[in-house]
Amino acid sequence: MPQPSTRYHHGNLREACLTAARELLEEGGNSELSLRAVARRAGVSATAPYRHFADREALLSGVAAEGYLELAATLAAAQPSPSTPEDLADIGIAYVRFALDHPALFRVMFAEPCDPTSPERVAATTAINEYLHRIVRQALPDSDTDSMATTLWALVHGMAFLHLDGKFDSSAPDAVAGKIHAAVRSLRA
Amino acid sequence: MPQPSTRYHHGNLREACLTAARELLEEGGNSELSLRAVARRAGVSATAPYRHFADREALLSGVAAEGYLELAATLAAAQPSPSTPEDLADIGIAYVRFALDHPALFRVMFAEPCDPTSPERVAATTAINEYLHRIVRQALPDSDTDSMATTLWALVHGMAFLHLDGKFDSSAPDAVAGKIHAAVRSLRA
DNA sequence: TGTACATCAGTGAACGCGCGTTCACTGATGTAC
DNA sequence: TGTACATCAGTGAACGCGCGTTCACTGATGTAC
Repeated sequence: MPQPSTRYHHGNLREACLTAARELLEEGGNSELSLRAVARRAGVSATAPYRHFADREALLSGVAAEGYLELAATLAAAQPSPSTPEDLADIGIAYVRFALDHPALFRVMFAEPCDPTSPERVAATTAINEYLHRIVRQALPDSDTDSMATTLWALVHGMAFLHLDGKFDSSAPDAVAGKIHAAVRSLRA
Repeated sequence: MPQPSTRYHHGNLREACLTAARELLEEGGNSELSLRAVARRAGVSATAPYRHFADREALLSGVAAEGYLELAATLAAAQPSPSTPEDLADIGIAYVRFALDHPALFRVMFAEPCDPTSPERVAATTAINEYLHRIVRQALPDSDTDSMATTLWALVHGMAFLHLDGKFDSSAPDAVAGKIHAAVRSLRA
């Protein structure tokens, strides 16, 4: 394997760009995420990313797509097969914790005024919805699945952003978890 | 009253800037909101706003402050004295409708990574919280007020953003209202 | 196995852009005497 | 009532900045014969 630093061809620039983008988001938030910064961090000329992404928006969509996969994995890990309202609460807590752990990424995934017709985005939204329906059907079989899935998502999503934007205090993780437990507990069919 | 257009002194530039900012937000979204654009629209040199706002951030805080007042008025108008869960739902619907009617303003108010220690912002958050506690105490006297206020806010806030960001379909206002009604109805003490 | 050549993935200079902010300034206003 | 002067609210030129994107290019790779 030749030294990556000396190679003219990067070899895996697409992945490297996505990784660089993620790092920039973790470090400096959304305002740090520019095509040029990504190229810089990947050790490549400012225009090289254009070989792999049509434009800035395409890069962002790529980052978001990765984020959706990670979120799905995180939720599944929290509670693979939820069968009670408490299990549902655990998944909700994992959702909010994911947002607090990756605030800038979460904003890219949800709060960007991005093209809502992008196939990647539509697919992600559909996947989340199907997942929600499935876990609600399992954990709250007597409820109106449609309505409860919507309600649950809105509830945890609101919790996530209100903490993220400083309207709720997020300095104590246990308190955050407590709030979500209480909230999910107050949902009834 | 002299012609405003010919006067050297604008007379009410602070207000004019805030109005211009609001118009820019309605027309082009957050990306159109710059100090220079505001000055341009107010018919004034690029640096004139600095007489009234320390910097861009201060202008944004001013816009947000106006937004909080308007939101409060909108909610109060929807249901001045809520006494049932249904009344609470009406207020929730008004909250989401406000977000959909003024998407860019709503983002400035809630989704900007703005200074959370700004006195204006802290005061606004406190005011919203007190209002929520009050209406929950009136409409759901048997519930844990703290917990229910938090839950209710998160619920409608999540609804607002999921619609705003295209995760829920917001093209049919009645459907939006229906969702919120169902969601609030599923909240129990 | 060697070579010609198409294709691919990079480079680097350059473009125009709008932005936030500073600075020294000037025109208008209002107040003290 | 008139005037001197401090204060206030504007102007306009200039700064440096990083950005997204284009363009013609070149070095590396891989494939057909």
